[in-house]
Amino acid sequence: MQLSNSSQYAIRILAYMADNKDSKLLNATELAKTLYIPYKFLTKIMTELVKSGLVVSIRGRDGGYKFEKKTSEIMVSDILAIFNDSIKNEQCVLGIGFCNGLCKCALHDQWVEPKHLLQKMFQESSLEDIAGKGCKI
Amino acid sequence: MQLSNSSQYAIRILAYMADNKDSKLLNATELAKTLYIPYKFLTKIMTELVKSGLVVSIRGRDGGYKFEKKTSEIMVSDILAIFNDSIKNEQCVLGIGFCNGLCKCALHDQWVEPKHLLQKMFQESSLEDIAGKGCKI
DNA sequence: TATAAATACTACTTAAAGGTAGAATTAATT
DNA sequence: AATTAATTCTACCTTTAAGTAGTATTTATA
Repeated sequence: MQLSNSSQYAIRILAYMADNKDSKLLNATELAKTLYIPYKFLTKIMTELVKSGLVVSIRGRDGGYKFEKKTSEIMVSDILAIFNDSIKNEQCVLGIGFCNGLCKCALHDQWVEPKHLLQKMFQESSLEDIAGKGCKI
Repeated sequence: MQLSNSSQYAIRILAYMADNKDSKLLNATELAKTLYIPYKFLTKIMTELVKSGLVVSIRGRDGGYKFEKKTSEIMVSDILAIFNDSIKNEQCVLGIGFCNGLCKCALHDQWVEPKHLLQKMFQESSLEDIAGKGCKI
């Protein structure tokens, strides 16, 4: 019952970037050091974020990363989607596959409310919202 | 954001057993067939359930499994504990390790309510409660 | 134009979860 | 005592997530 490491790292990275979005560019070495994320793993994640259009990268000397979109327009759920970590409506606690209309699992009804709360939390938290909140380590 | 397959299977198995607790014993072959769970994986799970005292096994011909405790006294949270799938208080969404008092992650506050709901759902659902509810496949 | 510092790409390794195979053990029945 | 049908044990295989290594590419600056 946890997000993948990739998702967790990505959210932390982007939240940190949102904290420091005044500084033009942030590079992988700095991000990895200050966030205690393995450098090579971080660059892999950053490339995903670039490909999905949340972030742009400037290559070459003095390069780094910055946001492509406004931080108020990037929701945590957008980040989860990139790493296949979204909570889907059809997904159930005892799903393994999925609960469908014909066959509701034993915890189907109990799951409805927590699921909605989780989805709400991810869909309604923008990077702007969580910037400055908490430490990012 | 999902329970392990072992936990999901275990809950489904035990819920099915609770549905049929009038029949003296249920054996692995039958359980595997009716619940579409790989036989060998199911027996592995059952052995865990026996070791943890939720279920007793009768070995040898005409053997099988039955509950050791009352179904009203077995909570879903007890099952999760066996497979290290419990939702711990200290565990946070962006935890990877854990959020501690000094360092609260960016989603720490948003996580409090869904976490409690999840814990509540697991701690307050007994096998008796969910028996007969939904199909078990 | 050479150098240095950055991202990107390809491929690999490691660790954990998920699942399988086969033999050993147990016990009722014939 | 032999057979059969059940659980249990030990060991292995497979798949996926997590993480690492090395090289190629890009670009500012001296």
